Order: sequence, then C-alpha cells, then structure tokens
Amino acid sequence: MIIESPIDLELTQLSGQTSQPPWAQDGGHFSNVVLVNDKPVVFDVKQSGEFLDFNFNGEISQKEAISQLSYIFDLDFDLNKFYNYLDNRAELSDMSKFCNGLRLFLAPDPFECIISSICSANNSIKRWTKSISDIKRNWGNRHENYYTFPQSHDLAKVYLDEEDEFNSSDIQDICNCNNNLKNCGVGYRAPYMRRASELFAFEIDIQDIFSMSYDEAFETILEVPGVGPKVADCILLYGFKFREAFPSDVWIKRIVSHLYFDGKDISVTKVREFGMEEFGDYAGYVQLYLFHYARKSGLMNRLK
DNA sequence: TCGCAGGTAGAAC
DNA sequence: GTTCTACCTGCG
Repeated sequence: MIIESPIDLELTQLSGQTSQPPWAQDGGHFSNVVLVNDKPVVFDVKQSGEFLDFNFNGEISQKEAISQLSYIFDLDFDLNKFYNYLDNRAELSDMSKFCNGLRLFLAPDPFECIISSICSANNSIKRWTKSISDIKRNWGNRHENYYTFPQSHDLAKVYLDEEDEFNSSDIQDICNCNNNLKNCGVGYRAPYMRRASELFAFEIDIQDIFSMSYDEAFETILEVPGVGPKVADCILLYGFKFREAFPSDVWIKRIVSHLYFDGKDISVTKVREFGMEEFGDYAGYVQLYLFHYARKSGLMNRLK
C-alpha cells in the first residue's frame, strides 16, 4: 500500500533525529512495532519511487495505519512549498537539492522521545541509539523481534546502577547486577532519566503538552531533569510536533554563524532566538535541513 | 595512553 | 544575570 506523498525514507530514517533510534533495517525495508491505541502494530515500510510503501500487522484498519505513518513521517507537511521557501532565500537555496525528501521523523510515543532526547545530550548518535535499544530490550515488551519503549511508570522503577541494584535486590554478587540504567551506557544521565520518568508517571500528564502553546510547553519541559534549551526544543519538535522549535546545538550555531553572521561567533541562545524569529513555522525543518546540508556539502568539515 | 567531543546542572562570579 | 566546570563514555 502506497502513500502518495514524496519522502526519502532512508535519509529520514538515518538522519540522527533524536526522537527515537532508526527502525530495524533489512535491505530497503525499515520495520518496528508501534503502539496504536495501546495495541501493538508491526509496520514495515520501504521506498517506492518517491513515495512510501507499507505493510502492517496488527488490529487496526488500513485508514488508521495510514494515519499513524503519516504522523510519524510527517507526510502531510508540504515539502514542495517548503522548497519554494528555501529556494527564494540566498542563504538556504542549496538546501533542497542536498536534502531532497528529508522529513521529520516524529516519535509515536512522546515519552520515548523525552528519554531519547535526554540521552542524546552531550552524546554521540551511535551511543545514545544503542542506549535506547538496550532500554527497550531490558524493560519494553517484545512483539515479534521488536520491543516497545517502556512506559514512564515502568522506567521510574528501574535501578540506576550496579550499587543501587545490589542494595535494593536480593542478588548476592554485585557482578551479576546488570539490570540497571547505567548498564545501558547512559553514564551520568541515569538519574535524570529515572527522575524524568517519575515526573511523567506521577506528576505531569504528557498529553497536556500537546494542547499548550509553544512557550508554555517549552517552560514546562525545561523543568524536566536533564532537559536544557536544546533538548527541550528537540522534544517539542520530534515528540510533540511543534514545528516552530529551532533546536540549537554547537553545530547549528556554527552553521548559522557562518551563513548569517559572516562567521562571527554567535551564542547558542542568540542562534535559537534568531532561528525562531527568522524561520517561524519552518524553524524545525530549517534546522533539520541546515544540519544535513552542512553534513553532506562538506561545510561541517570546514567549520570544525 | 590520553585527549576530545558534546548539553546540562550547579556553583561561582 | 552570565560564565565556568564537572559529568560518562566511545572514539581517534
């Protein structure tokens, strides 16, 4: 079944967006389990021409499947209109040809996105994706060969490290303590991740964030341990589809300084304000495109 | 071997 | 209010 909306699936999957790790890849197929109305559905998607071709296995209708995939791959976003916008701006006119078909890879589970984004802070793509996969395998539910991400109340209960596990369980040898967050390679982020889980298990209703204004959502999510401005914007963009977010890290800062400020070093805070002001509802997409343009065009190497 | 990279928290200014 | 430093781990 084909959804007739242009996308480059591989580019979108492998672009390192912090919503979630890429889906399992087999040839040109990408697959994963997604909870739809709390029921597990296994999706298998592949590229077909410029469109997305999919199969699914689960108790939902075809219409619901299309709706879910359209959300995850942001297929309702008008790429051609966006390319027209890019092409009309001198600084951005190269972007569309380097990143053609790149779309947001949105998290079907905003809680997974929150934990993934906390894990991605001050980390490499390779390391945080491995950590998230470990967390899913340890505490998620298995469906076929895939694992769901644990719910907030489940992750709120896990041990932080070997010592925590040894002290709180009846394991006799600390060497056998490997059912803990630190063992997933998250390092010092373990307590942030567990406290964030507690927050969403017991204090904040995650669904409320969808109905907030961007500013209100930003302030709310900033209160979560391990979440600063960069991670907050990633969460709002990839987890809650606030396209006006402009996640600004050192790379975006370097790229924006180069393209818009004649190479003059601008603070990350200013870059974020500039991006939101300059790009409005396209801020999230411009950020995504800037990063991959810089990567692919070789600009990133020159800015190091 | 060891230095480096990368956001946040908390302390220091 | 802004700036500095420690934090953990994998990689080169």
